[in-house]
Amino acid sequence: MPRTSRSIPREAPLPDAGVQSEGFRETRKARRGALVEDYVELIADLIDDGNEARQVDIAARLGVAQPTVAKMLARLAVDGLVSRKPYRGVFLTEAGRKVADESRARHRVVEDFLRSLGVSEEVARIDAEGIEHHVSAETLEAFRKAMTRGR
Amino acid sequence: MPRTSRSIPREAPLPDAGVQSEGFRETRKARRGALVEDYVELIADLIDDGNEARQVDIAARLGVAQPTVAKMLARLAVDGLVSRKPYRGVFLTEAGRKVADESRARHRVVEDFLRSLGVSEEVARIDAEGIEHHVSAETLEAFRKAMTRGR
DNA sequence: GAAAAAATTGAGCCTATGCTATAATTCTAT
DNA sequence: ATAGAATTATAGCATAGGCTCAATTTTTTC
Repeated sequence: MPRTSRSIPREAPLPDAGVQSEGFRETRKARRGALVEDYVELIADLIDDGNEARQVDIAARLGVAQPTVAKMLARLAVDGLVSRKPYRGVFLTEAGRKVADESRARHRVVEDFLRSLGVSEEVARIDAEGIEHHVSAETLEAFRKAMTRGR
Repeated sequence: MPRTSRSIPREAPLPDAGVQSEGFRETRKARRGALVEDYVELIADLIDDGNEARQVDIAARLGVAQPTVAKMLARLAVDGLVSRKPYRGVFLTEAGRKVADESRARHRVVEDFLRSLGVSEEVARIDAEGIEHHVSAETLEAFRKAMTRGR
């Protein structure tokens, strides 16, 4: 198929293959870490809200089945991010708390930034959930500055 | 021991569980679609750049092994997004071209927007790669407007 | 036109993330 | 104190997306 006239043209040449593949590798890595961050962040939210972080609650909020949560918690425990007292709730370790805090800080900045651009509350919440895991320190700082300037 | 404050319906810093789980469901859906978009977008880039989109090229640029690409292309063909002429490269179907165009349009806006905030070229490229798949139409429009205003 | 190089295909394996169904355990209420 | 409800644990299955290794096919080169 020849170049279609209807297609959106690229405005820059393709990046060097080595550079591009490194970028994709980083993106895939971020995607793998995203779910872990979702769990840890949610557990922190539940605990800080004064509740136990039970498997059923986590499952209900993530929209997955409880055995799925059980399996992931086992992995998070192996990774040293949570500790579990059987039939009690889940708790964050020091490392887990650190991950949660960082993740939450990023999340808050991203969501606030979207809101500051006029994005509706509901959409900002959903988009921020996906975006936060792909925002580097540099971009996060740019978001912060943009909000300050806009004030 | 009674169930902690779970039964006490105080103010809710946490979103409603049903609302939150729906958000997570959407986010997971976006994550699943992200890889497909990466492939289709890259294939469009290669073709429009005047090259063949061969498995080896795609593999080199995505940073994965060639059989991994072969498997994914088989899936994309089943999904009706690409057609393959063995040893001749991969081509986009009408549907594939549509997905590629939309994906590229989003990608370009996101990357340009990050650049407009002062994010470095390299970081903007990597972050945009991850972010683009989680940007709704509403947020995309907000990005566009913000760039216009800033000009 | 045959040998070498390159590309594709296929088999088989692994891990991650989801599911259902069922068993075991703990909690709650009578 | 115990039956029933709630919660967690366990087993088994499925799909997606990675990998390596080896076989096949096409292209290139001499």
